[in-house]
Amino acid sequence: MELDHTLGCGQAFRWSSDGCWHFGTVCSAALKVRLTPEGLECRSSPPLKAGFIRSYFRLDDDLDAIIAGMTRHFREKGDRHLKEAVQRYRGLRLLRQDPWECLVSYVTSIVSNIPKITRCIEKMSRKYGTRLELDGRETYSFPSPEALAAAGAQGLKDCELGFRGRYISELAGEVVSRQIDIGALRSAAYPDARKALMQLMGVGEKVADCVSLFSLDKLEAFPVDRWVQRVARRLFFDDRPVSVRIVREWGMEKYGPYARYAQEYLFHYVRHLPAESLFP
DNA sequence: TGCCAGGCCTTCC
DNA sequence: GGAAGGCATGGC
Repeated sequence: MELDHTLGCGQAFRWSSDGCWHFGTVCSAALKVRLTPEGLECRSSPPLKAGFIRSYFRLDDDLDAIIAGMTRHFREKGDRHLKEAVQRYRGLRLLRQDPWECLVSYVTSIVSNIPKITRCIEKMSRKYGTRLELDGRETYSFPSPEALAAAGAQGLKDCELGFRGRYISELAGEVVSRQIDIGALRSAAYPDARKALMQLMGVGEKVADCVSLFSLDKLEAFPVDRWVQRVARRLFFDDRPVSVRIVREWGMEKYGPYARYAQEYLFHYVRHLPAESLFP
């Protein structure tokens, strides 16, 4: 595992690093992790349940086998972009995030950018979460659905959320009043989980796919945002105009069982390419 | 100053 | 059911 790639690739928004430790807030715990010759070292407050870290970092995913599968794929299909992405970011793992936090985070991400998303989430947590401390470092838990429902649209707008404040307020209200358990969708089939998510305010195809991929174990999901759409058009569709739906179906078909990892490696790869190499 | 950003909702046809 | 327009805010 490579922690810089895994925690810095933009799939989760509550991690930072001092070059030695990675500091994060996950659900209701402050934690810090680092890699040592003995493996993954983790400290947390309050102490996490046994197996949490294993689940969060998806340590049950056989990354070597997945990379071998993607390697086979790009050799057979001549996909040089996936090849370079895998070579450059080897060790990037998907995370298994908390579904509620993931859902709100990706509604926050609508027409935004990673620094701003990070700021909004920190403000929301500071205002509506509970205080945590680990080795003198202060942080705040991610707010519960009840806390965000009670916050109201204006309270959330004040967290730099803009029009997303209303989405999140109504979304939280729906989850509380209908007693929806987002995590229960883990046991649903991907199309059913996706459909259920899209019934919620502020959740369209892209957000539903991100939540499916990053928190609900939906292996087939291939989220298509502006970056993926633009890059797919540029690199794989000879600059022909192509809809989100077409790119999504193309990605799911093209990468099959590796869609989830292929998408994340490609996304991280293209975000770090110089602009002129993509759009000369 | 004006454009753009990890889309979605609403309206209109 | 598909195509436009509007949406808050900050960065560049």
